[in-house]
Amino acid sequence: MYIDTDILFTWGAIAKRYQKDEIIFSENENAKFYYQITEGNVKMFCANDEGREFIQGEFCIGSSFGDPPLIINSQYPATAIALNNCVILKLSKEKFLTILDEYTEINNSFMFDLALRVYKKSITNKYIINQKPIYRITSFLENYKKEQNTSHQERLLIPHTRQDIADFTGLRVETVIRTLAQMSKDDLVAIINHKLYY
Amino acid sequence: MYIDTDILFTWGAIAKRYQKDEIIFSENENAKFYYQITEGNVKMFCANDEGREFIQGEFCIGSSFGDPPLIINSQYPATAIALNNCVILKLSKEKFLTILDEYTEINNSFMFDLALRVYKKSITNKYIINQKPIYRITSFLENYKKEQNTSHQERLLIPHTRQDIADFTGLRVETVIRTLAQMSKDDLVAIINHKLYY
DNA sequence: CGGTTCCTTGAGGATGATCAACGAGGGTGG
DNA sequence: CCACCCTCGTTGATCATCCTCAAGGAACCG
Repeated sequence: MYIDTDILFTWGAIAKRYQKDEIIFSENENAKFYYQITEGNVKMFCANDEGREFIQGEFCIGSSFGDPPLIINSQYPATAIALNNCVILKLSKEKFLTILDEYTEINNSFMFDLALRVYKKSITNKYIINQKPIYRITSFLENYKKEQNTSHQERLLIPHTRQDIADFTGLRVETVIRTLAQMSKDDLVAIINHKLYY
Repeated sequence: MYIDTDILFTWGAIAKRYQKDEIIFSENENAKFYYQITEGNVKMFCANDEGREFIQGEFCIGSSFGDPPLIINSQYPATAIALNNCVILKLSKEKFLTILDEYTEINNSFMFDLALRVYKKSITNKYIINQKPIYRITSFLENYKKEQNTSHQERLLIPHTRQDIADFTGLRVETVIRTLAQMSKDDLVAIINHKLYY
């Protein structure tokens, strides 16, 4: 989701800097602000009982995050931290809801965005829920590729560590490595100099 | 999601009967109608490569289903079939989108509904991704319980077969049975006469 | 260089899936 | 009312595979 920054500022948004690794909001905290990235990258994740991390999503410049709880007036289902030095626009929940009321365009594109997310999660679930590691990883890669609107001519560099992929898919690092090695043999991915291409 | 039936009829909705096991729409089909249940139950599921079934959701009287693809103008991610004899209101996509434009109230509640679904899937994912069957099953039970707004005084009968639970959680029937047996010992669920309570 | 962080490999163990039977309950028709 | 069938639940044995633990190597950066 993206809202024109002029509009955000008009309604009183503030740009705030976050250091690398700084927490933007925490799991179970009440949702009070609309956040939109001007600079940097943000990761949303939850830690489970065994201290293991599950990545809900990563967001980059121009994209908002943590909006659903604003709409349903609830807590954040995950923690958001800055992956590097970030500049993030913050707007109060009330103002954000007002914007949705005032601008039909924004309301529509927000609706579109939410519907898309439900849709994508349905697709992802299908592969993630059951299935062998290769399906989970492929689903992750496919999803990443779709988000970058590249020409599908060439293979795309995946800028994620093996650990990241493990945390996205709920697998262990070693399993990811071994599965990727096999996929490389089968020419489903390419691994050049330890870098992963899909 | 629920839209007042008077409004639906005013805009040209048609009530249609479906026999038990009849397919309402299929995976990968273009979304063309808004569907709202007047009578009966509907299951949405996808079949994976090995012919195994994964249940995306079950819906009952008063609830709509398959709406996100309408908004984003795409295909259905799953197949919908009637679990019993159903009466379902059908409204064309165009009319449905017009209703969203015309009625602010409905637009807002639809937005709420979508946000809630994203939120719930985030929560569910956190548990589902976790390997252990007990977490997956607990997540399913918790979710079911939340959907019924019962007083949390007593244990709730879960009207699903073991196979259903397996298809919801991506586990195998035998695993579900064994895990439930253990949970029963630990008093996390009750099993009386083969019936499951949570 | 020296320290991090990330990647890789191997061996062993835990656990969910698979396969094969059988049991239990509910409904139907004779 | 009983016999039958069909679906659902249950159990045990075996297998496959992912996780765990441990160790070491490669790349990157100050």
